[in-house]
Amino acid sequence: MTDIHKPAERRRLSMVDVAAHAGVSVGTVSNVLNRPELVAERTLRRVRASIKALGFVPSAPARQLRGGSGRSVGVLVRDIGNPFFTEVLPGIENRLSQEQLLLVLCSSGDSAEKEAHYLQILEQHRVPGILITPAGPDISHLVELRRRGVGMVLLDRPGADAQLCAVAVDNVRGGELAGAHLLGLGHRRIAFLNGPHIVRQCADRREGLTRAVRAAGLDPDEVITEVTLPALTPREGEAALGRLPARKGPTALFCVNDTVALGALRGLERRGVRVPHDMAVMGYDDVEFAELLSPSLTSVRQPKHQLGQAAAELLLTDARGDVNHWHQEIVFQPELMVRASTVPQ
Amino acid sequence: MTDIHKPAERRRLSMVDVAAHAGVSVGTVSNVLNRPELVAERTLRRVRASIKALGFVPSAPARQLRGGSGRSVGVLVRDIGNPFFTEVLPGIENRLSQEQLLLVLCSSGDSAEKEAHYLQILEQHRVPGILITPAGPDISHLVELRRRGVGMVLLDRPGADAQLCAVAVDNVRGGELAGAHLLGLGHRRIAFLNGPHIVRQCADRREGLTRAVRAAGLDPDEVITEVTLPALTPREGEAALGRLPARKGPTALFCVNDTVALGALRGLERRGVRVPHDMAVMGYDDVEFAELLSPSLTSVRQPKHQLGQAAAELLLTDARGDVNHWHQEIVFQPELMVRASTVPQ
DNA sequence: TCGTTTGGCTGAAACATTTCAACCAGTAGA
DNA sequence: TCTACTGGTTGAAATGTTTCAGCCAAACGA
Repeated sequence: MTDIHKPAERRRLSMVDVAAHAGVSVGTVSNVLNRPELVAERTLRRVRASIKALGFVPSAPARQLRGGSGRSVGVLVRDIGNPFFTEVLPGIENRLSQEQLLLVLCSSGDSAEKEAHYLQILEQHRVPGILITPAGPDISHLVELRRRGVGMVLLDRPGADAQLCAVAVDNVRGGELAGAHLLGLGHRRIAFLNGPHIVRQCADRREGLTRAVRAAGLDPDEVITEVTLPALTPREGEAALGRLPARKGPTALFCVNDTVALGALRGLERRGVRVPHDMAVMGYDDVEFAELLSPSLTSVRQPKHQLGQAAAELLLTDARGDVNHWHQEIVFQPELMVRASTVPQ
Repeated sequence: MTDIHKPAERRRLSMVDVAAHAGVSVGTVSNVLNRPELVAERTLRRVRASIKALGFVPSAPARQLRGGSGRSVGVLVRDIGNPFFTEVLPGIENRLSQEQLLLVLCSSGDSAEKEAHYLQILEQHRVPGILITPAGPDISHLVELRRRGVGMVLLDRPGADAQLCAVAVDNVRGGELAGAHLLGLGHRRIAFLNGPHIVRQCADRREGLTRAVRAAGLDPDEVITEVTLPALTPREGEAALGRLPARKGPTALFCVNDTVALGALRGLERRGVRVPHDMAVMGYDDVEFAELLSPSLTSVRQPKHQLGQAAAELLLTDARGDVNHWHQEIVFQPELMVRASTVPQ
């Protein structure tokens, strides 16, 4: 039985075929591909012609086998669906593509198991580095992985005692900016729609808000009413309105992110509360649509593109494994974006 | 000169080391990893212990070298920044992770060169398949690539004479739904804020709108005023308002996507036009925040998650290279989401 | 006691590259 | 004429797996 009926299963071309076609050794073909300056002009042309004629495509796996670590880095996020990550992604891609590196995208869905599984596969692939927003608070397995030679950078999370490189945005400062803005507008009763404090970002933003109040010479306990939401969704943002103190109610709402602010805005509109006249509202993150809501939403901008770019940059140096590079933490400064939801236009 | 000062550069472990440690041959180690049922219980335990003790991680490149095509598929989109793609991505990831496949994400930025470059790299990596939204109208290079054995599925684009597999959403039907909805509400002068007709989606949606008008027994030329925008951004959406006919102006606005609708809504608010009382507005895509605008935006939903999932599914069968599988085009039906921007609540 | 079978394991070939020592034919210098 | 280079090329080793034919010892049947 011949295999005529399976023409698709013919062996893929290798450098041997090219070498034979061009009447030259495989070593030379390799040189044409990787160090053309070592090859005579005539030979160069001939070999290149053969490559083109045969439609030869070199095998990345074989290259990598010989040459050590590969040319694709892992990006392991908690949830691809989260707009925050998708807005960080372009920055990463941008920097990586400059270095001819491929981006392998993995989503842990906040499951430590799935995260571990992906890390294992990435290590098997001998990626030079991994950019990760860990699912859980424990990062010892990441430190271990780094010790084994895989570059590792934490994304949007502090570097935990500087055991790892990290990029993050200063959330305390962000909270401070928001607080100062609202206080500056004369608000003296501020509700903070926050997530649970075990989430680092939430705790930090609260801390910043508190500082701003103190800096204004006021008592945080009197000024701030914190409402803790079970989830940071629009629905919860709207529901939280019902839990605000009835008398001596707040005149301003600071939401821990824009998604929550969205729900709050909607809820206020339904109740006929006018924003910002009766209630000022602000969010955090400055996601793409914040500016486009009506009223447009005052928010604290996180430089997401730069965040991604810097993370990729850091990963590159970490993966290169310079001896004098130990660990580094890049902290970005957030920026206040004042819009119609706090300041009447 | 010894290399004591470079402990990090020690050779990576291979199966040889494991074999030596366990006092067994490499073949057996391989069997432990891939066909444990062939190995005696005792040996199995011993080898596994060695693997753990040494911290051995098998090399994916070496495996692939021997075994043919790899375990990561390419996803090549026009622009990672586009919310449409980021909302399709989870569906793809979801399906791929079930098959233990890695997702390599590439963004062509609408450049044919960059697209070609990425395709080349992906082919070098011997990916079993590629999911792509091509940058240009010509897809002959993709057909060629498929002929060489790389699975290929077009995303959000018809399969061009069925030369390739494709998944898409029925845009004509979507336009029809939108038109019927507005006509049903009694609108007889509809402005269509559209993109250029060379973009397939734009032409199709217009076609659908026209059909709806005809179906209602009306003259499309009288009912529809089409305004062509140079770019599908909120800014242009707002600017387009200035180009609407002054007298006998439209009573409804159909925007070719939600981003444009956003700009239109904002512009109308600035002019004091009340939505939907003075002007009904609807968008297309039903992106995440459409529901959360005020007023919430009526839109035509594209099943993005399913789109991604189906695309991945199709890619899997295409990559498997079943002989009896030729080409297939999956077309999803859009769904009308009626909200406050067209129907007073 | 002598084949025969069988479960386990081994050793080597194959996969497609890169890299490097060695080689070869000229050319230049002594 | 001999030696020393030099630019170009070669051939083979090395990389870490998988797979497969073959081998060995133990069990089994007669």
